[in-house]
Amino acid sequence: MSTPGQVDVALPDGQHLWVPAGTAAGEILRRWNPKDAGKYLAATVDGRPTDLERPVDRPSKLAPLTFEDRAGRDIVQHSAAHLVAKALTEVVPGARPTHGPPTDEGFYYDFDVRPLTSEDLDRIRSSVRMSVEAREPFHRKDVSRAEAESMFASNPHKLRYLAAAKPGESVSVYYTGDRFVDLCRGPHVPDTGWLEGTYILGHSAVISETSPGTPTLQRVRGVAFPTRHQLDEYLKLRKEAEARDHRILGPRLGLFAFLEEIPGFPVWLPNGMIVVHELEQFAREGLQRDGYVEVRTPLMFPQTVFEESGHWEHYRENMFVSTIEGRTFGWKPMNCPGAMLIFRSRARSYRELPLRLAEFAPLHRLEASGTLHGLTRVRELVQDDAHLFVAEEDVVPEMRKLLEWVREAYAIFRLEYTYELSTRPTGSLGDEEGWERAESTLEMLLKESGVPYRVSPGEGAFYAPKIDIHVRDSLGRPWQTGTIQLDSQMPRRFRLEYQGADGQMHTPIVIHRTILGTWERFFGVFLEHCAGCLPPWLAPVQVRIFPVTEAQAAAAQGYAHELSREGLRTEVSDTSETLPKRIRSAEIERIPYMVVIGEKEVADGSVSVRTRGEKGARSRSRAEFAAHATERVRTRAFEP
RNA sequence: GCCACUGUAGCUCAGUCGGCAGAGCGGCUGAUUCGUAAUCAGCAGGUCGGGGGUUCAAGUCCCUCCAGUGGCUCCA
Repeated sequence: MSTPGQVDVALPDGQHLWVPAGTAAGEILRRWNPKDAGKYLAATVDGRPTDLERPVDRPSKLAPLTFEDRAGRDIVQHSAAHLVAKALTEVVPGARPTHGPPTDEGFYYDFDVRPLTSEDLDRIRSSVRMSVEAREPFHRKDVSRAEAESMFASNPHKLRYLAAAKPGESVSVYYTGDRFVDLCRGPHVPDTGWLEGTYILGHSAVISETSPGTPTLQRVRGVAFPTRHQLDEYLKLRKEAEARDHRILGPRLGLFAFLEEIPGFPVWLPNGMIVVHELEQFAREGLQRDGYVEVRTPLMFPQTVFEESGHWEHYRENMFVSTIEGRTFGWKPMNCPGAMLIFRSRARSYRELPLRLAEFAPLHRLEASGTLHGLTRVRELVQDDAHLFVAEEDVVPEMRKLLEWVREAYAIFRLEYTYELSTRPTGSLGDEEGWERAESTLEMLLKESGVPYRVSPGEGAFYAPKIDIHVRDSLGRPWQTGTIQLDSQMPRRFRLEYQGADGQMHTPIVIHRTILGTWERFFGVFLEHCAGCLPPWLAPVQVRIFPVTEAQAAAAQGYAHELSREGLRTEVSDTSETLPKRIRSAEIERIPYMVVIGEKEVADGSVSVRTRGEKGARSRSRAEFAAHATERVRTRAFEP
């Protein structure tokens, strides 16, 4: 029943409230659900986020936003960014805020300001704390463009944003307390009391997105929660994640090392080589199954080959280059040129297709020094790489097989991944039509796979669009691992051809693909994922046997030989340390199976098996344990 | 490559105002023969990241180079 001056508001549970036009959204929500109203930090009106204080003046659908909603969480982050901007402009007078969006992790705010010091940050932190305690309100004010221009006359960045806004678009500013005002669309939380759990993660310089002439900006990064308690929980999780850092775990477990003399070139230690060999074995089983052959081509090629492939023009700044006897060679950053030369080395028939050439060769990429990062960003790497030379009609079935391979492989490592479709970059090889066809094929396959994906326009390789696989490290930073690229440019540049059933010559399509990506990056991320507890099939030592006293040493050695014959990597720990000490060391070394042999076990032919991470032990027959362990290894089980 | 920060024993860290370089773990040696996350004792181990400067005197202050960390840019 409509009364003049009243509007109909539809709420999420289907209820309708008739309220006087102009009632604040927050007030309506409080009336609707007084019990939970304290959790509401903003609202959506017809799906659009808005402040609680904004009046509802026409019939609408109204819903609350809490910190649990992604949109609500983003509002908290963005409000905290304003709070940091307020604090920073107080601490460093003359600082010019630019923009401060929420991110997947938290928020940042970029400032046009002198480089910040740690003292600045301390003062910003205490200013933030004071604002939170004072519960300063956020207030919106709609202004005319001219008003906004005069308010921000001293800040060229804000003026630029204003100039970029569409002519008809309304402009709003937000006050934080009564002294700080920022150009912003909003919405915001009602007051700074909502930002109790605001934490500054760090600061850094960022290269301005606009013209190269503009000075570097200073970015302050942070994360915000409505309560101190939620922040403490987050910091606890973060600390645990830091303890899983592969750069700490790897050297500690004897897997790999980083040496000051050879930055960017990781060293695989004996334990790490066992892992690399297991990963290669795993990859080779797939090659065998899907009809690949393995090849090996040189680590360097003359400049002319890279000119032919296009690397010299498009990738040279990332290549190591050597001059030998006056001839210039490039250290290969990818395996594709070698694969192209093999295909071209003799006449090819359609009967040979798809020709699938795999190559696990070391590659060199001259990554900028500031980007090196443990195993996940290195200058020498090995990919589980292959190039598939296929006829046009075989592209889709081959691609389907690859996506299925990815699904199976990542399931074994229990890694969650997303796909990214990267399309034609500027300055790429070839014609637009070929790219578009390849891109739409890839997108069709991605939709079919059901795995979440996003599109990154212009991020493709210089020769092909690609599907990249992304996984996250323990701190949530995304890394690209595998990649599948659909390339019709490079075969053309190398003038590849095969004779078809029709007697005509045809140019094949090349699929460049890696499944796990590189051993280095993949293993770095995986080590963090499993927190150093490698699955039994990857563990450098799978079984360690502990005689309780010297009297059982011979029995322990005998059983160790037995297990070794079964293919289990087994060793005996018979040092003069106490059993608890030896067990502790094995736990720290993350050895999956610990087998204790004492007087009792020698007497009855049993073993006492302790599984990594589990308290206590269970008695098994020797044959029983051997069968269990070999089965777990054979099936590549994730846990012992 | 850019900005900020960090660098003391193999590892984690202490080292005050510029005044003799330390601890725990790990390593080695010896004793101990032990039942599922640390037995005891002794010993060795340092160009305080490298180089330069200031000073009677530098781990400590200044400059510079190297490496690392967090971001940016770039990319598996």
